[in-house]
Amino acid sequence: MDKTPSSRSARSTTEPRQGAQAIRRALAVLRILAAGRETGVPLAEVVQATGLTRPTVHRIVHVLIEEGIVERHGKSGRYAIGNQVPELALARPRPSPLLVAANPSLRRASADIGDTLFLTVRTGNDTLCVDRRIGAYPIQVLSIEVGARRPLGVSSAGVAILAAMPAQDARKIVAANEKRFEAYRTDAGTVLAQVTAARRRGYGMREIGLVQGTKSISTWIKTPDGRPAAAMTVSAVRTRLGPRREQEVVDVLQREARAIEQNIRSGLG
Amino acid sequence: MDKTPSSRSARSTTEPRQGAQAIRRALAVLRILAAGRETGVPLAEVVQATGLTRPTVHRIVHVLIEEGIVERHGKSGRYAIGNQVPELALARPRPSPLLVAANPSLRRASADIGDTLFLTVRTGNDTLCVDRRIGAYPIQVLSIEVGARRPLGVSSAGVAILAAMPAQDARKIVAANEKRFEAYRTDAGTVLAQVTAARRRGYGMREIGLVQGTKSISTWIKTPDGRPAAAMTVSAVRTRLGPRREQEVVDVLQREARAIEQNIRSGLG
DNA sequence: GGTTCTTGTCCATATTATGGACAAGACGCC
DNA sequence: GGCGTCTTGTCCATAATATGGACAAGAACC
Repeated sequence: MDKTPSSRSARSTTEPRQGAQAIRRALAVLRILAAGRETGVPLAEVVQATGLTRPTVHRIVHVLIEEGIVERHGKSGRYAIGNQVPELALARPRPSPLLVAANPSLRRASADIGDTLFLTVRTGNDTLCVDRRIGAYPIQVLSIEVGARRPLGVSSAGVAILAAMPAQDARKIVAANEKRFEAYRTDAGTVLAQVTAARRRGYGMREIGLVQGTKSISTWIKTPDGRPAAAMTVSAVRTRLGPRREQEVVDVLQREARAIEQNIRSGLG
Repeated sequence: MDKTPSSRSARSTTEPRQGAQAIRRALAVLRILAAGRETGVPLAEVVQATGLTRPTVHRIVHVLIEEGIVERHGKSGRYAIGNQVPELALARPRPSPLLVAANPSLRRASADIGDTLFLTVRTGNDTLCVDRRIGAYPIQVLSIEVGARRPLGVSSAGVAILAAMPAQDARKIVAANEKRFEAYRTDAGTVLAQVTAARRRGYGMREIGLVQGTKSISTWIKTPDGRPAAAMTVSAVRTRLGPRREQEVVDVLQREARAIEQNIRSGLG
């Protein structure tokens, strides 16, 4: 479609290091594959999402296969993250500081609310679900699993995180994700409107969740330097989140979000 | 030292895809950084281990920092695997098949032997410790932790894995790791001699462990296609592993190694 | 204030990655 | 079977990219 190199050269204030186009492209490919989880992603979709040409993606993906970073699923021919990635990840100490800092709050909030609770971090231009707690209420929204990765803006958590950052930065991210929105049946304009609404409201919300009949509410969690690092989300069947209960849920979420921020600051995380 | 490009071009039968030198180099750098765990690795050491030039490594490392794949430790200036790597790893289902297949055997063997037990996999030219069980005996060798990564050949597990593959392949790996051996005070010749001895003996052994006064014994575990995928290792203070006990330990390890192979074949893993 | 480490940067150059065009399968439809 | 329409895979001339020698700038030590 549009393979404008201008979008690449339209760099902002901080000058990015050059002489590594290929490496950056390979990482872009990897991040798209990560969004495909175990199922994987067909080549064409990687091409579409990255805006690279097919020969280039093909070459990158196959080199990564040779290196064990990417795997190809036998029957479907889809590409997915390979087993060397978790192996590399073992180099880092296991429990992430955020997870430690958030753990007590997630437990409390889950007990108070009773619906499914998600902790979602920002990673680059994506959201990544890193924790999920199932509540006591018999109907639970379990569609999103730990490891789920989506472009910032398509989920209530993503909207919340965008709403918590300077409008300028949010716009930049939305623009960067534009090519990927189409797969989620949305577009940059819609996302930006939702972000503005969330900013005004003080929390993120989606009346129509990515799953039919569900509703989600998200609060943002900022690092000490004021930038949003994560979101805490409640998802439930829509009927369970009327106006009154919405406010209750928001109160709990915001209380716990502040508690997590406090934990991070005090180095508990 | 010798920056011979011939060692790069001396390819074997399977023709490697080209047009991605930079990506391969970036991955080589990443694997060296992974061996440095949390502590990280100074730039010079990456240069030495990869055989790349300093400007090249510098450029690669800094691009990876911009991308969040690598981190730089404040005070020391050392480079280490960044937090985006575990994030990418979340795309894969959590417990590795091998770990599942090996779990009961590790428990049994640990109970029978009482000394520290390690499960180590091969990943490329490295060994990677993926599980560790602490035994009942009061003195335990805990030097190696889950996530520890070393060039194939320097540990008893690495020697065992090399011994279990065709001599030709083992030689190729040893040659590829040559630059890195020096940091472990060994060399290709010594390693190859140990591999030959292990092959004859039927298991890997190190009288002088990487830690002073310890001794290690390793058996290999093969995948159904006959290639070694992992090793099971017992480490203990040397005095505890005299000839008689060595044979006992070997018997247990080999029994459980076969059990694990059986589990893998029957799809339990 | 020199000496010897380390890491960081520049830039002309040739090597490398690029992508347009074409090929080869796979699947469904008539 | 033949034909259209998917998908993925490959080639190779070319431009753009990554390369590394040489030089610079700190940091630590004496």
